[in-house]
Amino acid sequence: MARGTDTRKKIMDIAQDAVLAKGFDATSIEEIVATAEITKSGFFYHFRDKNALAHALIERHIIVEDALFDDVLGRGKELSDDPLQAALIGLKLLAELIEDMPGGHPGCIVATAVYQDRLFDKNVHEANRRAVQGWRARFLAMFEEIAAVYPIRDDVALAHLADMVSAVVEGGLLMSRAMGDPKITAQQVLLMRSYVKLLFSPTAQ
Amino acid sequence: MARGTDTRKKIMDIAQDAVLAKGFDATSIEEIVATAEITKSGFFYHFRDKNALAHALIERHIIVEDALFDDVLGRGKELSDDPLQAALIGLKLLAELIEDMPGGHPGCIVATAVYQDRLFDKNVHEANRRAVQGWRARFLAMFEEIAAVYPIRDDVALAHLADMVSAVVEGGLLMSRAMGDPKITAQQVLLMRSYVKLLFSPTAQ
DNA sequence: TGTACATCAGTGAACGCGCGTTCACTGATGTAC
DNA sequence: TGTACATCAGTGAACGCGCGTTCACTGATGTAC
Repeated sequence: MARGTDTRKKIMDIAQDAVLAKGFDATSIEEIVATAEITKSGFFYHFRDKNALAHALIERHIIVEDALFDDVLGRGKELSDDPLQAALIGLKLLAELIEDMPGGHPGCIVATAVYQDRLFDKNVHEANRRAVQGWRARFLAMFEEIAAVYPIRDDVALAHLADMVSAVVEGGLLMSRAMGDPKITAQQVLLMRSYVKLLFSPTAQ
Repeated sequence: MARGTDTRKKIMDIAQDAVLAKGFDATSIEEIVATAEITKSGFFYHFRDKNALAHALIERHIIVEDALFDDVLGRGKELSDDPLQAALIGLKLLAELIEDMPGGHPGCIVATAVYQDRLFDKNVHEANRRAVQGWRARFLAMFEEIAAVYPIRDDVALAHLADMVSAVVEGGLLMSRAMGDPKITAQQVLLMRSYVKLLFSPTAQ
């Protein structure tokens, strides 16, 4: 596109891979620019400092992930008019999507940032909060649509249930990494789906 | 106790607080020894290098957490002979324990290590795997006892269900930190409990 | 009980290197008139 | 259409500091005889 835009994107792509693999502190600007084949000063033309890179990565991550969720839950709604069925299809598709990623889902930029508080300034923390809050709002809306039609079979808050989708995905990614088993995250999403099914199905079977 | 033992413990306590707050890379030996009021060389008398500190922290964390789980699930078994009821009580107690921690649960050392792969050598990674595998074995045994008595109401693998307990706790801790809301982890454990209840209760109600 | 030696639990100073950041400069592209 | 200037997308060299690690040494405690 516009001149220079590709270099910025290149830096972010390389940085994202490295950050997911090793964490933020362990990813040096020197190593990023070496891979990108520019000089260190070139990096600082595109990002004021390392913090600005973190912020940009999180911001982009939120957008990409939102599009992914929109896609998967949207397809669920296309395939069924019933809000419960649509959600169950959406969660199934999400599990398949995660499972089909080559080498497993690479992990979550938000998670790496959450577990490395320092370095980051208020902007980064705020972006993190917005990301998690966005997930909550999205899944809360989904569960409210279901609850408007089906009675709930246990006394649980829909907001907590919405958080559980994110928690299960993030927890699954962490366990995948710890165990070196890329299948765990998808398995966990399917268990979440099973819970939703039992919780709202009139005759759970 | 023995001379020197308290200094080693002091180093580990200070380091653990700092690591949970900021991550491993961001926690410098200089800062640890300043708080512990010893010199840097004093640190290197107790730990060969920074990696040895990481290993020791994880090893200790596993022991402490195992004791905690033993306690909570053991009390569940004391309070009910029925394996399902015992598990439900145990999960409730776990949620309460997490909720009652001042300022919320501080987080999980294993998680910080998982998200910062570099720095750490094979020993640390191996310790991490052992930790996660230990949780899996523990909860798998719990669910197998239940499944021996109660039919399961959905087609899910007990091993995945066992992993879900860990995933929900780790995911909950992550969301707690991201949102600055210490209550989230306990809420998520209670949702896990609700799922177990629905999954095994003959007449879910 | 006293002496000799060994181990424990550190001290203090130095080193070297990687890393983030700065700053003056530069060729290529775009824009005004 | 040509010229003057501005902006874009970087380069190259230097700096300084924090951080992990090493090494020679030391006083206090424990152990053998």
